Amino acid sequence: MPELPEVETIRIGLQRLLPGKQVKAVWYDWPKSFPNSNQDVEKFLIGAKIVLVARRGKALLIELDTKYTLVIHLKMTGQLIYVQQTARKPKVESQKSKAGHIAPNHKVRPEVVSEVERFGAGHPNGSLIGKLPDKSTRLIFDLGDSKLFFNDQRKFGWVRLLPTVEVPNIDFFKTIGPEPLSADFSAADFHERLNKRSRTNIKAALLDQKVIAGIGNIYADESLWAAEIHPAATVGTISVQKLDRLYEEIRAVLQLSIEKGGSTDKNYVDAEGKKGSYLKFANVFRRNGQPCPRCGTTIIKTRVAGRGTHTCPNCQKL
DNA sequence: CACTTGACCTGTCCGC
DNA sequence: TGCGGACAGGTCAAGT
Repeated sequence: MPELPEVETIRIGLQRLLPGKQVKAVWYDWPKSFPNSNQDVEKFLIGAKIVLVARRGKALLIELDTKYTLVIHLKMTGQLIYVQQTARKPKVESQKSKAGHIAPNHKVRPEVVSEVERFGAGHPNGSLIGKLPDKSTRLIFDLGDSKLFFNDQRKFGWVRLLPTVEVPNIDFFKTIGPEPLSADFSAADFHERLNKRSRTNIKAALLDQKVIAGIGNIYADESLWAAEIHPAATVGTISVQKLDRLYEEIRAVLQLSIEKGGSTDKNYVDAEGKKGSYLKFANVFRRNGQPCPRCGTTIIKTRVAGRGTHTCPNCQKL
């Protein structure tokens, strides 16, 4: 689900809300979502204060004053939602677990103590979520006066507690490409990195986090449409001028989406449970059957690099 | 080595 | 209404 603009929107929200908060307790029920030893959790997480919330690619980094960092990847359906506690009568929730899905250290899901609707009320983008925890809640950080919920319907996402100095060495960060919005990232860098994938198609190359960090299916389709490049075009056959334009369009598309609070298709919400509005401004993504905003030709959906792909057959020729 | 496919999960939607 | 299959915003490991 979340790509760079969505993760950045969450980061901005959490950076405003979390620094200075102390982790009082942690609850979780799905070890793959949080594969840390109880010993490390006790020693380096419980009692730790949050110093800073950062982002690298599609991953969030919550730095603690114990020299440990929580690394979080939301994958397709992850959410990270902050809720201020309100005095409210706890309600007992029935506990049903499906066979085969009971983790060894499964704990009883806590009582419902929070609700998030009030964050959405009156907000132009509305709210997607109701009472928390819900059945997709995998992890809860108790911050005393507030809670941070990690929800993940499909269970692909993860949270890992690591020594801060080890973070750059984990597989996910070892080979990750540059930040597309960084001032250090030039069109020349972009060309050089694409040259290493010159025989594959441009969409697969953009989705490859080693080439450039943070682009996913939505922004790959949007930036290729903006640069008038066919997603299935072989990288090596695309002109330098076109690649320069793609470089500019990637940055423009990502920047605009951050300004709009990201894209909400199904699950995505920001740190306060609010939807993003970028998809209202999207030109091709999920717009198959509608006219291309540039030429009026009907947008089509095909499959490129194993992913649903939206193109204008007139503007984006192979 | 470069590249593609399947696996990880749950939920939803569509056709029969 | 039920059931099977395809599909969904991401990344790995395993395969060719």
